[in-house]
Formats: sequence, structure tokens, C-alpha cells
Amino acid sequence: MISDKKDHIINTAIELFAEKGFEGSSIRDLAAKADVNVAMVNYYFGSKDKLFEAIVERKAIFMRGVLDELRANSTLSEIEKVDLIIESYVNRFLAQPLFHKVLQQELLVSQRVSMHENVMSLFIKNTQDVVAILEKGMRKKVFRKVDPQMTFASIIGTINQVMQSKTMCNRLLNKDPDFDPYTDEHFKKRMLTHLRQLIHAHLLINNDL
Amino acid sequence: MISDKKDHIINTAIELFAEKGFEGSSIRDLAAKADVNVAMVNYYFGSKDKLFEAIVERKAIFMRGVLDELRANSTLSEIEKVDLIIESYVNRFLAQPLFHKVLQQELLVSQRVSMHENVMSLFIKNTQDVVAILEKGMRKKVFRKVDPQMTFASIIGTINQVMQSKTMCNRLLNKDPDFDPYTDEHFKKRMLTHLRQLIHAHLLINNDL
DNA sequence: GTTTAATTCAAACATTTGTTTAATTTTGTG
DNA sequence: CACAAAATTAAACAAATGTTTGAATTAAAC
Repeated sequence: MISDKKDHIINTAIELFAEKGFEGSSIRDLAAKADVNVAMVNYYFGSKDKLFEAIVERKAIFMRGVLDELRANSTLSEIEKVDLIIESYVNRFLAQPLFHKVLQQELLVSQRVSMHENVMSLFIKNTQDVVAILEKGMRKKVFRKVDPQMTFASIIGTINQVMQSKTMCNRLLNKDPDFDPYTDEHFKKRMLTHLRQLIHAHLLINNDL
Repeated sequence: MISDKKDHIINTAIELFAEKGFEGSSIRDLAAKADVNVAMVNYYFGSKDKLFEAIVERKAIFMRGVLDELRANSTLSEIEKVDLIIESYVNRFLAQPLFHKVLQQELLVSQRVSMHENVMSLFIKNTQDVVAILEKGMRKKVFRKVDPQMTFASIIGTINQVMQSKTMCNRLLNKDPDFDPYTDEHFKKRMLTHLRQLIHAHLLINNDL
């Protein structure tokens, strides 16, 4: 019962923050949109800042964990691992497009230092794992000599780019202005196909297309 | 004399907005940082929103124009044009890293609609030009069959990714926390080398490394 | 059913916000 | 110097902000 209402506030807040930004959204906006009293936000979360932390805490779990299993797994080849990483990132980001947008805003503005550090340390951990896989592939001579950090930036950056603005994404891909690309399966497939093709060509020495 | 002071306010505002975001910065913050009276911002620009428009108007010029010459130019091969586009984007974005950050915030939040439309139409125009070049290269069979829109997203997205957060960029590339990557020539070279290698491998059928 | 705790609410709180005012100072011009 | 226009200022303005209060309502426990 309690967590139902907390969840409802959190989800409404993600919608609102994704649209107007954290600083651009007032608690009264949020209360109206969520159809609760203004005092409830502070009652449940303590403050606007702590609401933000609660959002991250609740939702960031979705972003964690895939790479842990991958690191241990030795039955997969390096390129198979890279493919799984790409698919995992695309799936995760697309599963929470609004939350993703809120996180991106946070990283861009970097006001709430603790949050910034949290998201960043998670990102860095992932970076190191991916870089390790890329370097192993290079040592095995199945990967070309590439810049592993920049390669990771290209993977994440491509996804972020199309997820930055729905309207821009639609105009980039010649879609209807009110089309929602982030729930569309064709769109996901298109993104995956491109990323795989791009990274395969980049990495693989014997790349048979 | 006048434009000196307007310029000073604009440049200070870019610094402030890049750090705290537009909504997160107050006019009093700005006035204090720029060491001018609070009323001066409204005196010179009319309002906070119009100050934002003035910033874009003043600085967005740096982002325009390169592709116009490229489109007419027929002496260059398609891959040479792509290389020039990459170099041009990297140079332009790195030349105004703080303004770039402000623009990115704007696209992510999309509150000030007119601005959003402005930046977007510019972006779309560039997209179309680049896509046209990629398609011509594909018709000529010097480029592989690729997704041209997504390829453009990968180029821009890679640059944006490393320019999103200075601290994250430094940790991604194993640099000192207070190192400024955006004015460093080695960093620029590293980005250019990676992007060229990535896009060449992606596009070129006969790619001799 | 009574009591206790948790929840909800309208109202008020103190700041901060963008903006305006009206007086003062500075600058430019004849 | 005198005069008008432009620039600068401190103060005030109304509106919006995050937050708190204390009473009212609901839910839970006995």
C-alpha cells in the first residue's frame, strides 16, 4: 500500500523530470501530475533531492549486473561477448527510456555530486570490463588494434544519441513526429543491426559480411 | 563597449549554465559571477529566456556552414568528404565545449520549444547532407551497404559521449580528474584517429589499414 | 469499540525566483 | 559647461519555490 504510492510518485517524477528536467520541475507540478497532496513528497521522501536519490536507487538496478556473469563466462568468444554487451545495453536503455533521460541530464549537469559519483562509478566499472574483453581479443589477434575506451564510447554514444530526443530521433530516422521509437521493435532491431555491423567491421580482422 | 559587456554576460552565462543547467542557475548567480548588477541581464537581454536565445544566436554560428561547401565540392571522393565531416565536427565541438554542453542540455530537456526547433532543424539539415554523401558512396560501390542515419548517429554520438562529462571522460581515458581533455591536442588526435578508423572500417569495402 | 499510529490535507512559512522601478551615475554630443 | 541619452544601481515587486505545521481523516491493533 505504502510502496504503491511511493512507486506512483517515483514513476510520475521520472516522467516529469524527463520532460522538464529536475530543476525545471516543481514539487507542486509533480503533486498535481501524480494527483497527490504537495506535502506527500516530503512526507515520503524527506526532500526533493532525496526523491531524486530514491529514483536512482529504485531504478538503477536495471542497469547493473549483466557484465558480472559475462566476466566469469569463458565459453563465449570475445566477439560473442561484445555482441551480448551491445544487446544488453540496448535492451536496458530502451526498457527505461525516461529514466535513462533523467540519468543523462544528471550526468550533463552534475549538480547532485553524490548521484554523479554513483552513476559514474557504475559506468567506469562497466568500461573496465568491456575494455578487458576488447584487449583480450586484441591479444588473441581476433580483434584489430583499436582504442578500447573510445570503442566503448562509440557503442554507448550511439545509443545515447538516438535516445537523446524523441523528436530528433524521429526526424533522423524519417518517422512520424509522434511515433514512439523506444517501444518499437523495428527500431530496436535497426539499432542492434547497425551497432553489430559497425563494431564487427571495426573489431574483426576476418569479418565475413 | 556595449557588446563587450553583453559578450561578457553571455560567456559567463555559458559557463554557469554548463555547470548548473539553465533552470538551475539564477540571474543573481549569474550577476554575481559576472560581477554586474542583477538588473543588467534584463536591461540588455529582456529576460532570462531571451538571454538563452541570445547565447544560441551568438554561438551557434560556429556550428554552421562547413557542409555547405562540401555539398558543392565535387573534386573530393566520398570518403574524403566523410573524413572532413568528422574532423569538422570534432573541431567545432571541441572549440566550444561549454556551449556544446548547454546545447546538449537543451536538447535533452526540450523546454524552450523555439530553441529546440532551431537546433534540431540545423541538425536535421546536416544529417541530410551526410546521409546524401553516404548514399552516393554506396551507389558508387565504394561504401558498404550501411544504415546512413545510424552511421551519422554513431559519429555524433561518439563525440557527444566523451564530451558529456569532463570527469567521466577523464576516468574513461585514465586521465587526471582535473585534466582538461577538451583543450588537449593529444585527446583531439585520439578522438579523430578512433573515429576515422571506426568509420573507415564500417564504410570502406577496400579498407587497407 | 476504543486507542494508537499512519496518512492526508489545506494553510502557512520563509526563501528564492525573474522582473521592474525610480533614482543616480556615467557617457556622449553640441 | 550643459544637456540628453545610456548605463548602473539598490530597492521593491509579485509570483513561485521547497518545506513545515497542525488539524483532520483513515487504517491498524488490541
